[in-house]
Amino acid sequence: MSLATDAADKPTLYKRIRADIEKRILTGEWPPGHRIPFEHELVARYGCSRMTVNKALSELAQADLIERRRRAGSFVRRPQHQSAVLKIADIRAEITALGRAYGYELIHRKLRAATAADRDRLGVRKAGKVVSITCRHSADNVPFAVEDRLIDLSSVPAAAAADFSREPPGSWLLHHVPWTEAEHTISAIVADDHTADALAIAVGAPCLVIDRYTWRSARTITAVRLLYPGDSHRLVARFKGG
Amino acid sequence: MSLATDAADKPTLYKRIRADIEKRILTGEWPPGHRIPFEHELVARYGCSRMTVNKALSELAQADLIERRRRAGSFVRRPQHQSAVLKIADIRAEITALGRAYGYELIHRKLRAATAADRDRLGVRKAGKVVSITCRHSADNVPFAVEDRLIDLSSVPAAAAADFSREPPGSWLLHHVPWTEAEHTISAIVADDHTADALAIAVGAPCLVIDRYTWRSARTITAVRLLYPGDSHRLVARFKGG
DNA sequence: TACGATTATATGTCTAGACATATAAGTCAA
DNA sequence: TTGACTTATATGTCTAGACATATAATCGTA
Repeated sequence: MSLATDAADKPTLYKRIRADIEKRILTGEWPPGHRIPFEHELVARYGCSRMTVNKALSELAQADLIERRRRAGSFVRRPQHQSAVLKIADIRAEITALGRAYGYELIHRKLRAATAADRDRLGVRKAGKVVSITCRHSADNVPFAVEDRLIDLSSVPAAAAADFSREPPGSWLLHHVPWTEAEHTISAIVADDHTADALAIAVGAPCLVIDRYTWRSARTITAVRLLYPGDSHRLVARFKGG
Repeated sequence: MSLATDAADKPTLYKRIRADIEKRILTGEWPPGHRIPFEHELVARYGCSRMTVNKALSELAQADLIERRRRAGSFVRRPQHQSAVLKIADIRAEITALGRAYGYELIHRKLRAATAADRDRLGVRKAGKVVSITCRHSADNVPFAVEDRLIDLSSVPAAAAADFSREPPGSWLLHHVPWTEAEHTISAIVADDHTADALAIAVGAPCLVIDRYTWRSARTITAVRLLYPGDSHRLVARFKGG
């Protein structure tokens, strides 16, 4: 085996190949649509086996940086501004990461038969029992977010017995429900009397709303609405270019 | 080679292995923290070579479904609710996808030397020229979003000569700047006089704000603020469980 | 008991082949 | 010119090995 290019291979070879190609795409040397070298050409350039360059190219394809077409070759993909990774952190983690004291307070908890509104919100047709929870998260004793949650007990029966007076329902679910899918909807509203009171802000002040709907294998688990003061809270989504 | 499990391998073997494991994680059969079989055990179970199961496990690790630790094994990771893929679609695409007529209108365009505020917004220190653009996107002639953008001409000199009267600056940049990274910040505000007028909404109505800052290889390209009527517009982020 | 050295082992990377398969490109007939 | 057929080729997947390396577990010593 030989190193056809430059320096010593501190990282592994396939990572270096991947980084080399990534760099050329990033700098624009290889613009969108450009055909990158065939595998056998890269094999010759780096003096390695095909499996090694294949691993590098496969990862680039998985990251949507390139597109691979049989018989045709591999091509640089057009950048997709529209896709970004949004980090909706666990609230406790978010607050402690800011170096502030996390506070949690259960405001309301009720177990009831699902109303029509509940079923609509959870996206289920059958009647069943639900737990409705309202709570507040605070940072250094200042209200940070209010949470209004509905848990489908037919999916998570254990939630009926759970004590949410000290542990937030979000973290409880994280520890008791195996793996989930979720959909987030972000919107803006102005605070009504009730919201303003809960968040200690003025009526008419802007609020950022995150509605999260969570399910597992087509089974509804929970629906939650998080309300943040809109002028102080910000969601940051960083687009990864690979 | 043999098939130790069930049916014929319509998809490829490593995909089947990956899907099998993914399923057990999803259903909760293998909860977070659970050690999944060692590579050599999977090799025995599926009757294939180690590289094949390694490929399956590597992809699961890349998708953050499992964590691999040398000498210890591979473990099911805790679900990460906080990470979601936010689709911030190109506005034109978003509107046409809704089956509505896309409209674009340039409100203001000015080429100027960067002011202190401009440099602050773009995150650059050196003085230089910028293009400032204000424009409006509409759906079926109803205001959909107003865009306020700053382009750094030292990074994108061609933008000085670009005509943004018909083509939105976002799509122009997409076609002229090779590959970019971006950071999005989402917040909520209430409409002031100016905003209310531009979006044809009431003063004090909620607005969703997306601030996008774009760069390439540590070079600033553009900063843009998009304002949407908060009660009608929604950002949807779907969390993929693998 | 606590700590440092040794060992066993699962993963990480890599090779030099192989056959499968989709498809771009060329060929030939209607 | 057009359509159907053939061929060449780049990628997709897979094998049966190999050595490297981080580290959990064990063992030995202070």
